[in-house]
Amino acid sequence: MGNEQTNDSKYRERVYEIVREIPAGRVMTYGQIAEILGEGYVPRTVGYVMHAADTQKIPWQRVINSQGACSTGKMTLPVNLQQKMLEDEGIEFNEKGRCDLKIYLWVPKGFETEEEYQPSLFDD
DNA sequence: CTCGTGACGGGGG
DNA sequence: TCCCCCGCCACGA
Repeated sequence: MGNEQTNDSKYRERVYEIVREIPAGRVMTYGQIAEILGEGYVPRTVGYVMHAADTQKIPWQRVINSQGACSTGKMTLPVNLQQKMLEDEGIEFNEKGRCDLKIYLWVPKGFETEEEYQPSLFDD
């Protein structure tokens, strides 16, 4: 049991664990993940962790910012790649590069906020 | 040890 | 609605 080994990566692993549970056609925000993990997790660090994510095994594209847009901008990856991948999953983006979180935001089981649920939000 | 950076978020004008 | 500023914490030099 004391086999603690360098579980520092455990910090990142908790983030990845949640990201892997996001189904296709849905998205989560950095702030939402940080709030679920709590304990020192903040949007900033969640974004930093995603930066180091293994794009080969993690659906990184399903994590966007609270504005419903991709924060990737122009990194090492081709521009619009993240948005393009999400559109391929059925998510629609407007001309501003933003999608409707009220429709696509994924909430893990057990973290629903029914009390904060406001039908009026669907008012066009 | 300190300093700067960064896939962010929220508030104010 | 957009633009700007500040805070937040992990991590490398």
